[in-house]
Amino acid sequence: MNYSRQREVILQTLQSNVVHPTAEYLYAILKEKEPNISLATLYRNLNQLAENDIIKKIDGLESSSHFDHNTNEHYHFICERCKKVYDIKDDVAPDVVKKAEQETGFLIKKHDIVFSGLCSDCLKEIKESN
Amino acid sequence: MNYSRQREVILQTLQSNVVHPTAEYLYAILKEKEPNISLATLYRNLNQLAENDIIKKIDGLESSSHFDHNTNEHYHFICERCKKVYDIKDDVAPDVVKKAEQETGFLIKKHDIVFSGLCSDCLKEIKESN
DNA sequence: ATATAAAATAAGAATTGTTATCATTTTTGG
DNA sequence: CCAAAAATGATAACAATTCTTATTTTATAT
Repeated sequence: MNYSRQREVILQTLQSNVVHPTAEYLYAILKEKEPNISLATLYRNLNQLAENDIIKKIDGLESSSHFDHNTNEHYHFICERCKKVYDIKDDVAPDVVKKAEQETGFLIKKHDIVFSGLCSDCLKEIKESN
Repeated sequence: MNYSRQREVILQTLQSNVVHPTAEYLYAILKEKEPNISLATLYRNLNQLAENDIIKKIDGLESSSHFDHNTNEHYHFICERCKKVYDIKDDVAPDVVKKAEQETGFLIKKHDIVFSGLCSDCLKEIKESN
């Protein structure tokens, strides 16, 4: 990753400013310091910074929604290699809603935990190919 | 919600078939049973079914990504009324990764919990306006 | 310093996933 | 069986993001 003034400005804006902005919101602020900056540059850099763990991208970890006929409480794992979605039992995070409500005073109506990484099938295949 | 053959087929396909499909994937399968079905009908019904808690929609709970300079472990809450994003401390789900890895045998590299509902400010405003 | 290869840029076109519009058809309750 | 409400298919519109391309900037090795 080479240096660029634009990336510097993006990072500074993100670090010094509002928390959790969307790209659109950031773009509006950035325009003041860097009037010629392109939206593509912003997206390119945000993704790059996130890949290098300098910032964090908050999303569902995937572009399109998935639909699930199992309405019982459970969570999800998306394999970064085969893209399959697996169910994760909800006992991995007991009382998570109650705890979050107590800490914040918010009313929580929904929540989901999305894990990602490598599923056992892919782990196996990777091991075998080495 | 009135009956419709198309909705019936959508629900059956979702319930009998693959878990966690995307709309795109579902559409391809549906075309066989219901060749004239429209993509709009599919989306309309998926959202309707999800609203009535007959199926579940798995996504980041929001359309656009947010970016965060705080790379420490923490979770997020999105207020459905004011759309603000708040941090939630990670102690609401202790050892969640370790537990999920033990249950599944997967390698988990990332995870996030996204809560949604009403933040304290909005709860207050709602109460005051009544 | 200078040439050069690699990386980054701006601008806008293109793509993707999803929702809105609207004229037509289907469902339902009296 | 009829009117009102709901649902449909086709397609336009939309929002968020990524791709393309020609140009500029940065790092590197002389």
